[in-house]
Amino acid sequence: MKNALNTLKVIAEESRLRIFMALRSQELCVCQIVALLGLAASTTSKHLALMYQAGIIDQRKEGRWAHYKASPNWLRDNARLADWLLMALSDSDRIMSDKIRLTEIFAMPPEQLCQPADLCQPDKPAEHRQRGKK
Amino acid sequence: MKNALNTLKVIAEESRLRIFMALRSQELCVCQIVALLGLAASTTSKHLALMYQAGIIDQRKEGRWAHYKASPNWLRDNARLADWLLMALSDSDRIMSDKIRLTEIFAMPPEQLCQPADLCQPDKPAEHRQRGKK
DNA sequence: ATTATATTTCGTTATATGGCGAAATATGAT
DNA sequence: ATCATATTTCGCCATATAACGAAATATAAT
Repeated sequence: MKNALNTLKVIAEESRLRIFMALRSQELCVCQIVALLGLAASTTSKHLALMYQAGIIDQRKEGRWAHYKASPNWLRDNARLADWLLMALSDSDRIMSDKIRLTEIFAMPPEQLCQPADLCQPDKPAEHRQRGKK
Repeated sequence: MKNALNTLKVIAEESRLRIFMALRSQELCVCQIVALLGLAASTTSKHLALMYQAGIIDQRKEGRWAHYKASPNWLRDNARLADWLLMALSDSDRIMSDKIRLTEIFAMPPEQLCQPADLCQPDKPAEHRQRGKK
């Protein structure tokens, strides 16, 4: 029970559900997920670590970037849960607007995504993200 | 998303998972569930109310007793999730010992289950009779 | 009516968890 | 080496929640 219960606790959270649905369709790096959720990088990283420890998502490190995607093994071993999630969530407003937002994120050049502050968060101005550049 | 998320939050808790697995097999009254979980009646009642509000379990009131069982409608509409739960939990130690404990609860003399003197028997609807008197 | 009992609601408390910013870590660039 | 940047870890705060007992509610029996 411990394992199944932990799986449920991990996915029973809005931000992590959004992450799961996004990573189901494609691999994303952390800065892209930060841009998608509109949460602090530290918060996002914590969510990803939880999901990774639960085996729900896979990690691929490439230089200083970390890429995550839904774990094929997990999807295979938990097909029924994954199918239920897809059915229950795919028509939700939040998930659909996330899909649209993702296409916008993909349309940005990678240099724009992680470096300038505001491009990561459309809704709120990123005033706490200052970065002393030249 | 709100609905699916709420469903997940409701079942992502150990006591409520145990309740769900027990109520999947048969209808039980609150005092039986209290005996199964070993929690305070007030705590148990709160869990049941949460699950009922989420549509996961049905309630049947009979006199001062309340009987609960897994909702057939919910099981039909969430078959994939229900199947995943069954697969992920049925071989868990906790759930298996709950099954054994349930047979003990069914075998209990009336004086032991519901406070000093009765048994909540879902078998015979109108059978809740006669407490502590000869 | 009064008493008994099953269940729920209320009030409180302790713990868990999500959020952030700052600091730490790791890697690439200069 | 030093600096810049992506990510993670840490420390703290606010809120959510699970637990209990006590009180309230509802029904059955007397």
